[in-house]
Amino acid sequence: MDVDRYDPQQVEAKWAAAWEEQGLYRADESDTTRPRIYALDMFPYPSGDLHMGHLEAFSGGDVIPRLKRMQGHNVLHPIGWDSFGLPAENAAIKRGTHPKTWTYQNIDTQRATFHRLGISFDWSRTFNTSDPDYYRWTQWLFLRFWERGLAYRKASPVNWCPNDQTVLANEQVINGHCERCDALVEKRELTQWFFKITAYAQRLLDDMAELEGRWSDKVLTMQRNWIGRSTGAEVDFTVVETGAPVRVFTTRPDTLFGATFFVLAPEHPLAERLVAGGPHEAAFRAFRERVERETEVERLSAERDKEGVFLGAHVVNPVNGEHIPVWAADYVLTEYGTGAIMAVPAHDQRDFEFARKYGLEVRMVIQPTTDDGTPVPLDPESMTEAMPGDGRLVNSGPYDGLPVPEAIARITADLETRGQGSAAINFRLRDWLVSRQRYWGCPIPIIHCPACGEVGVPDDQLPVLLPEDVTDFKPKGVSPLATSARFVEVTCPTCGGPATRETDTMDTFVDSSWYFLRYTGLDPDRPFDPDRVAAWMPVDQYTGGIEHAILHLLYSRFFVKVLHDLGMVPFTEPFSNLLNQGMVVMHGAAMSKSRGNLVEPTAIIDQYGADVARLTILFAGPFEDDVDWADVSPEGVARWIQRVWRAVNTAAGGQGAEAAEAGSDLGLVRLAHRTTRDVTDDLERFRFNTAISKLMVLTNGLGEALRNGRGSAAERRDAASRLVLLLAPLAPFVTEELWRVLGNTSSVHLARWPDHDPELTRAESVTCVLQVDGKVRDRIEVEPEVGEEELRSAALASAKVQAALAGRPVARVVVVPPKLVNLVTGA
RNA sequence: GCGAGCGUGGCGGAACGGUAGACGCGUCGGGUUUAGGUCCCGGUGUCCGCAAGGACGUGGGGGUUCGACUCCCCCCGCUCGCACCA
Repeated sequence: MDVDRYDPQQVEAKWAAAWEEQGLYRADESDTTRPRIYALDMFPYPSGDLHMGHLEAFSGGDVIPRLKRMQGHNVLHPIGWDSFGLPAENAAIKRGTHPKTWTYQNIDTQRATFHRLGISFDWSRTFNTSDPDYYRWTQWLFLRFWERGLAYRKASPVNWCPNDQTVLANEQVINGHCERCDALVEKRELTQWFFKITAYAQRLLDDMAELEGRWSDKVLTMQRNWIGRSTGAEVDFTVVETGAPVRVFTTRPDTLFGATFFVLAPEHPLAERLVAGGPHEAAFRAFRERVERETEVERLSAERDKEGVFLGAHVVNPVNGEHIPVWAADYVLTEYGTGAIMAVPAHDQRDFEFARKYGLEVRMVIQPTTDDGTPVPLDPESMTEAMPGDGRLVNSGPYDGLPVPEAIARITADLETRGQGSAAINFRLRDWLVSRQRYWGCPIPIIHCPACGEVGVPDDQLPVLLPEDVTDFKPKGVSPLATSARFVEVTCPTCGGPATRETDTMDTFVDSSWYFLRYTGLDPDRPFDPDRVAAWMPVDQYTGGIEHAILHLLYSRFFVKVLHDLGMVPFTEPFSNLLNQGMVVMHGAAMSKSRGNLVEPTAIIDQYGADVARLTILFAGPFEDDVDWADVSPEGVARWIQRVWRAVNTAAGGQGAEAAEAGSDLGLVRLAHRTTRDVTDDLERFRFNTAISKLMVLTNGLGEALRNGRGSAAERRDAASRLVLLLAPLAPFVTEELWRVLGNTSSVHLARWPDHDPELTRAESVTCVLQVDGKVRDRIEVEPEVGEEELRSAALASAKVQAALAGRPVARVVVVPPKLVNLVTGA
């Protein structure tokens, strides 16, 4: 091996093969003494080769397991593939192949790139969610949910992607567009399978307390908003004309006396009944049809005018017996609350806009005040916007004068006493729609029997395999599975009569909601071994993109809570700590083939090697920040790795042209120890960019000592060893090779992480800043343990300080040994 | 509109309330080399100055402090998330 020039290609290939052969990174199930760490990266979808986002995520995700292994932990760091999904079908349609072919080819490609990158995976427990050995257990879990009523089928208006010809979960609709293909999503009334995640809304919210500080505030806030808990009251109104009750949900029961009209969602069943056969029927019908034709985006656009029609009916306000008109309007949503509201235009902006447009009464029931609390006269006519804030009640009969919070409590209690309402909590979260009309997914293990109804496929008949005889994967709105008679036509497991199989497949987010449990051991007889799960879970460090903030991360939390209730796992949260890497973009835009700005990790590896590829992306900036590849160059770290190579080789063997050793160099020793302390600290806090910069400083310091003939042979070797060990989690290949250069025979990745001597982390001397009135006027070198008095007199002795003082008396002296003296003059 | 975050050299970015700009890119100068590249050394926030030195400087304005990139208030700009949720 050339000591002047490091050749990554040859070295990396050698070690990648050796590590794999030795199973170097396997978790040890038999060892019960070492503390266990479960480090997990969000598994990839095999859409091609790994992209730059993967390079960043997996490079960062590999640091902690490598560090912890060296610190003596028993580490589980697994990998697999989230391999069901739509792109496989689209590729199959385009190429005329089977989705499976495309998927498994891509998995092979990605696996090879992972090996080249040298990520420390335990390859003995890898799997794909599209393997029958895996999806059998996805089906098994579905049946456990179904038995408990947590998986159910119902007809409801659902999100329909006209391009992909399948339904979508609410979480997969982004601003009214399909998450996958960006097509405008439509609403359709369909019978679909749901998971009852709403039953866990409160617990999903409550348990976030234990994730506080361990997950980013951003993700926690997003989940909190998505679950969207509101407290208030449900209040029963009565239709004057028919006597029928109609319920509303409100967060402001204190404003009940300000309700001047009543609004139903256009789809509310009562609306249809109220207008039937009357003079308003035609207008209402026309209105509703127009609303239904609108896409989600149009309807939800906040800028556009609210529209509605009067239904010719009235309701009785339960608090004051007033009759108020009933309207249907597009700003009231059928899915939220009860699909009906009491409108209080004076104190709700939406109601206000609607009232102004249609000339409806605005009545103030909260006393407005000036900034200093002085009441101002009520003047609803001149209002230009609603007044949603706090205050005391007016125009509210017996409740006048009460502050808002108290009024809410009192009015709610009184409604309850009279049987006209009750305190209520509402969530924005909807049940999770899990069925898909597509081929490449996990079949739902249900049989529809004309005599017995829905029947679960018995456990011993799992897995329900995807039919192999399906050839047309084009989306047609009905699952392609329905085209296989052999798949569909079955006998009922309960009565033996003719029956049909469910042909929808599951959302792929079901597959990924429990995969982390399966990695604890590929149990042939169960989804997972509870003892092993208890030993490894929850995941100590979960690394992945923030784009899953509410999809995968919410669903997985829900799954684990259900499994906890089923007695299958002893914990209620799957991921103790979450780390989200930023995005990798190019000139500010997402990288993509169509934009032509794609940079592929394999291209970087070909040119510079895997170590440099990993270091480059981690050095580019804080791990959680976005990286613009246009701003990044691997040249700097490539040069640095060459410097590391030469310095360690020289320190190890004395080869090379550098000067011979001289006496002891305490400065080098101290630098090595300080770097040990700081890099350990940085890595544990995921500050990879600053860890790398400190390792560069150590490399430069060692190189200088070698060139200038400073330091004993032992000191140089120690500094070189530390450099190699500290760099090992970031650049596994070159460090493995250098570890041998230093005379070791076993892997650096199983070597003990270095300690530092606190005594030796002290600097030899410190620069002390001398300030006059906060401005730096001089700098002096002092010993780290210099005394306060000594500093004070040194400062006053400085000619530059005296010049700056210009004879003015010193009123105060601030001394911060050993770093700073500030002389404050009067005034 | 609501919520969160961020504004530091030509660029990516460093800075427990205590030397602003670590480290790297780029660039300029020098050395090695037949040359190019590599490698090595040095300079590189702005302005004034031959220099010594000085003034200014972390989006803008105010405040707290002996001392503010850092803490507080207001404003401007950008990014992300949610967005008619009653």
